[in-house]
Amino acid sequence: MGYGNVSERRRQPPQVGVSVVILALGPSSVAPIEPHVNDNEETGADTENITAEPHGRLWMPLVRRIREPYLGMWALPGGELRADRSLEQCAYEALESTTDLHPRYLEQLHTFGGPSRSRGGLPMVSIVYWALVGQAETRDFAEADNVKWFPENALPSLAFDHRTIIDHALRRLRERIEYPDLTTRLVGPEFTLRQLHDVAEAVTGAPVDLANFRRRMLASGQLEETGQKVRIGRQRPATVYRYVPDADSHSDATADAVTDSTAALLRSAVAHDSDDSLDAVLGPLTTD
Amino acid sequence: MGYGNVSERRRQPPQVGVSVVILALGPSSVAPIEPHVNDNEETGADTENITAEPHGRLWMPLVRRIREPYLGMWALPGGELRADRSLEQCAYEALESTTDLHPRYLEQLHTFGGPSRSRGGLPMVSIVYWALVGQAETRDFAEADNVKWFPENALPSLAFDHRTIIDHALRRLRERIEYPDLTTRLVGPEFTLRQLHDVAEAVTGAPVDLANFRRRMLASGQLEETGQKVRIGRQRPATVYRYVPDADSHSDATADAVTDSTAALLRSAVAHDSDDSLDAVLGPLTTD
DNA sequence: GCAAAAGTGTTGAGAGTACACCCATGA
DNA sequence: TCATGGGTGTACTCTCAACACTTTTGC
Repeated sequence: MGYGNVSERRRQPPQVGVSVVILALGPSSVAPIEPHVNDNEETGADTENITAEPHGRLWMPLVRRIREPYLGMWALPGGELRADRSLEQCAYEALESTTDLHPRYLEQLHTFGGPSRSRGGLPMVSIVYWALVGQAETRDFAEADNVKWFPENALPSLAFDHRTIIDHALRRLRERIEYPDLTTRLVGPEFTLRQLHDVAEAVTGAPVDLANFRRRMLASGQLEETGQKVRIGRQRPATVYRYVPDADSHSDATADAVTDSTAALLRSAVAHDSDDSLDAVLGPLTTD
Repeated sequence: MGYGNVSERRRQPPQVGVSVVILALGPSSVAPIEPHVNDNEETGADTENITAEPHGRLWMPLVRRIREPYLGMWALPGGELRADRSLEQCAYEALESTTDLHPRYLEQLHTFGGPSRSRGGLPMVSIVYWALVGQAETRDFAEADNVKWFPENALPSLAFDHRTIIDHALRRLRERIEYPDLTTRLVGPEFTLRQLHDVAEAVTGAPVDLANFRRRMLASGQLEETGQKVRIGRQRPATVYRYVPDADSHSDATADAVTDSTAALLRSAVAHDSDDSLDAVLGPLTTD
């Protein structure tokens, strides 16, 4: 796609792309309770029925390649690196192009590069982000033209080394799912403890003791009661919580992560974010 | 420096550089015990006197910029991204150009980029690695032409946002210093528990209970007695250990890290590393 | 013996786990 | 009153920090 005459220059600058691993709970998971959550405090303790199908799975959207190499194969959503965007903004836009959802979490995962795929003659570097988005409605998972959602356990064969990258992201997610930080990003802004618990089990794929999970979450001090109750099945209504990050939570993961407040900033495309940790930049420097 | 006519193309590909934060213990730290460690098993339990000055600090080499912008200021060592090199190899070469030491640890830290420094008109992306090298001899810390070592607590003002990057790397190191993995990289291949302990204190800057530290290290199962003893002061000789990584240690940190075995590979410049995790690559992909 | 460093033992607090148990609710 | 999920109590283990203590060495 036209980067000038390649053979003209001995050391052609590598092309840089941004890719995103977008993760969400699949349609067979717990349903979000957003429908009845709104700002009016009309009934301090109202309850409402919703349905739930526990034990969902992680799904992710992939895009079909419309160019060589790997034409027709599935690949991670991505885009070019724009000069007037931060890396995060580029990742955000790649995410937007494949899903209508907004990421609740967006963090740089790793940068991949090297000579082993000089296929086109140009070296390639891909800066990969991973994102968590709220659970999509079932209809969102239906096939679109060139975008399709796949469950984590039934991925098609992927272009490039994207399978390796996805495994990388899944491993990262499972490492960090212990804390309410990430778990809450996969459900709606308000949730019951059982929903969180089901998310944790869906992500790890292993059973998690519910009682202890409850205590761990509550002990984190990052959950706050909304005052509402919700009835999932036909039984006793459950307390609804929301996630309240505490100030000093920046374990490198959250340092770079998109918080709810910065997400809005990111949406404005040409925003010039002043947050050091989000958009630190530097120049190249050679000693010779 | 000549990437063609910039105004010719609307979307100029960004330039990519590789920078390295190189960390080592300073000259005032414990001395390495390498001098008397060799392969001959002539004396199963010989001891030897060496000197030590505890409570060292972390030092790092910086290079003086010889170009605008920031001409004359200090900056992280770095280099351009070569098409025929993996990212790690590029980082390795940047490291070699500033120190004669070989990294015991080399891991990708973060990729920085964004519009806020479009100074030259070209957007810049820097893939930053951080490295731990064995303790250098005191003479290595003397000033060279354009390379100088600085203690972590007395850094000069730095070009670009390199100060932010260094803080990033230091934070990462302090997070992970709990485990023998990283601690052992900062000392020689063989060491006493007290040396490890002093390293831990130097890195964290806080006192660490020696007795508990000993137990934790030994409990890791990654330390192995060499059978030798060494006398640091004039007191009771201490057992010498070496680091033996266990097979299943890959907590993402070590997955990408340079192990002793791969370090040799890296040294051969044109080596085509086949390790997936070391040199995973992918192409750019746009849905439009 | 004394000082200094190597190395060990002991105790208690806190976190995490397994699992039994009670409570609220609709059928 | 029963089934089901919400929510609590409890006892056991494990880890880890604190710190007292013993051992080995040169002087």
